[in-house]
Amino acid sequence: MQHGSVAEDKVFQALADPSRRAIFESLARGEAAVKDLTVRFDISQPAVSQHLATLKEAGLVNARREGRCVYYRVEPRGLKPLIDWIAHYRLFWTEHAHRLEQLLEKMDP
Amino acid sequence: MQHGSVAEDKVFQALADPSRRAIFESLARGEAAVKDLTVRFDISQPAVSQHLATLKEAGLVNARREGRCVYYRVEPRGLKPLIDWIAHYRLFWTEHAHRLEQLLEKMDP
DNA sequence: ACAATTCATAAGTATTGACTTATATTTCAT
DNA sequence: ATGAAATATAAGTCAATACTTATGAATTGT
Repeated sequence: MQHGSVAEDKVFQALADPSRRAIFESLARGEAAVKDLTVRFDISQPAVSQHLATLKEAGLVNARREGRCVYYRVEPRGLKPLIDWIAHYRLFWTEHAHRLEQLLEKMDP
Repeated sequence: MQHGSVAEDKVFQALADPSRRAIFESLARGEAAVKDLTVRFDISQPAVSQHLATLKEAGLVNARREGRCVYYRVEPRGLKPLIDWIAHYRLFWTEHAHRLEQLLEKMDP
């Protein structure tokens, strides 16, 4: 049986959690330190750190230390496994009246 | 705090499990009955049915009864929440040397 | 009617996972 | 040097989940 890659597994699992997706989306609007994210979300600082560790392990974010703060930012290449996985089912999008143009409209503003 | 939709949650969570992704991928290669999938994977029939129920609840597959068999097939529109979510981060793909062409190459063979 | 096939559901279990509080580590300010 | 600030890690808890076996329900063939 053909299984997906480990990277694929990690990305899917990391993005499965709504809190983690929210953190990722927050970082997508700009770099942020852990303390900033802790303020934005109603979870404890350790919870934020753990989510960030999971996202980092999945290759979705990077960390940059600056003094006492650690700034996290989105790693664009991290979404590649997800893009690749979806691209694998492109046939369904062209064969079922879900035109590629619909996607392009979103991907190329 | 801006949260994603319920559909988005369900799709991400449904695809987070490797076994469930494998079942989805199997169905992507063609319609199949539960018994077929039970043969293909090393899990019990109830486990397969439960995974299919989760995929169906997430809108990723459809079921069609024919006699004693229930044939499942991929519902192409089911991937829309995932596509939309990724499209939301298109900026990262254009701003960081991950050209749109790379995606198109995969999406439009 | 009866038995076999196919699938779903119920119930139980064991693991994973998302949080918490507590604490250690690093860095900066005074 | 001492203390405050920022983060990571450890340890524990509770809920979600991915399986199992057992059983019920629907369909078909004889």
